[in-house]
Amino acid sequence: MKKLMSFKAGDLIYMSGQNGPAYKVVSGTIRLSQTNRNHQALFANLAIAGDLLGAEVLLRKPYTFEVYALTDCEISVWQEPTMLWAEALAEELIKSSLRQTEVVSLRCGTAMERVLRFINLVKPSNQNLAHGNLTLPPLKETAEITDLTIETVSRCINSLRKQGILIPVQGARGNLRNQFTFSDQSLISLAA
Amino acid sequence: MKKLMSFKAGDLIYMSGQNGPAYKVVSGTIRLSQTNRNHQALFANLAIAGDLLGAEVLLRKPYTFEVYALTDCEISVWQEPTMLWAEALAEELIKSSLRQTEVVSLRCGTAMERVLRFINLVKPSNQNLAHGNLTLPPLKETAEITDLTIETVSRCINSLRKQGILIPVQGARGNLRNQFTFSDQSLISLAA
DNA sequence: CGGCTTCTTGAAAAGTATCAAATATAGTGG
DNA sequence: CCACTATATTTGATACTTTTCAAGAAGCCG
Repeated sequence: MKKLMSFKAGDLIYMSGQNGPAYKVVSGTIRLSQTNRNHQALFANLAIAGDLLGAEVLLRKPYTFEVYALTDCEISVWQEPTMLWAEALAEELIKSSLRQTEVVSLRCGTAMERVLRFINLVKPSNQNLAHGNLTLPPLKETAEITDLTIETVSRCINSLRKQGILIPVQGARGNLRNQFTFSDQSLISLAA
Repeated sequence: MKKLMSFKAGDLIYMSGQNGPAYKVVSGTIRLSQTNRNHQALFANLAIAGDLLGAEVLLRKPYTFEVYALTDCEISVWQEPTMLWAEALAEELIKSSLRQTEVVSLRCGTAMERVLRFINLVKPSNQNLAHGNLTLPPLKETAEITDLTIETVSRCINSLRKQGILIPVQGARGNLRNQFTFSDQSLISLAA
């Protein structure tokens, strides 16, 4: 059994330039950023369950990106097979290039289309059920990833709420921030 | 000496599902698309000089993307080293994940910022000179890549022309389409 | 020289960003 | 458990950018 490491939304997982192992994402959503000359963290990519993180260390390079948990998440150290490890690595990397195609599509079309695509990417996909729980990252993150403003993202999500597509989760003292249940398949069809 | 294959702007290089070798881009700009269920070619990624194309065939998979020449370009069959080929492949794939970060940045900011970033990506970079030739793809392509409309891209490019940053190349019967010289470093500074 | 495609330009409409302020949620210490 | 505070989200009004639609011009090709 591989040891799981858990992170809370917003936690730093590792920094650019450091050394460490490569990881596999078990659950949750993870953000990869690159810090530019002005010390701004530019969004570069996402990783979700099944994706490999920090593969560059296997080629004796330090980590390329800053990596943060967007939502609560679990990762495990990637145990590369002793035989043919590079082949296994290449396979993972090709998979990750497909992920990045999805990320590019998060910048296409209207605000609502982008937000819907993002929700579908973040939403736990193991269940093709008509019902499920959904934890979104802070609006600031969603806004950077979709290249929208916080206000626009907020308006989109509230519109989905008013349509009954997203239902806020109740806590002891009001709604829980960015936690929803989605009531039907409208999400999937809307984002197509 | 490796054999070069030349393609003209707009040529199909290979199609998704086919089999063939992996290639290395020698010059020019190449577009990778994915055809969706509605038979639309969705822009997925770019490849420029130094990038690997179709690496998935080395893992005995058919080509994943449709690949077109955006500008005239040259590619050569990638001769993977017999020893440690998978390691070399992994190295190339990591490089390509950095390219995709640039592609994401082509969807950020104002129309003019996006077009400038695209021009800088397409512009032959081997020369850090203050002067050079530039072949842009048809507006339709530039528009899809930057997620703008053809009209908006046209307005940006013409604005750069009026500012004297891009200068059309003269042919026998008027200007050549999408061919320019750029007169100074303004491009680089503007896109930063 | 046509005929066709691509590019250009203008005016109006739509969509988002911006700015400012109010409200909601989460965290902390009594 | 409650009050208090800091942070995040929501909402409205306005300004700005980009899209849309419709011609017209320019470049390309046989």
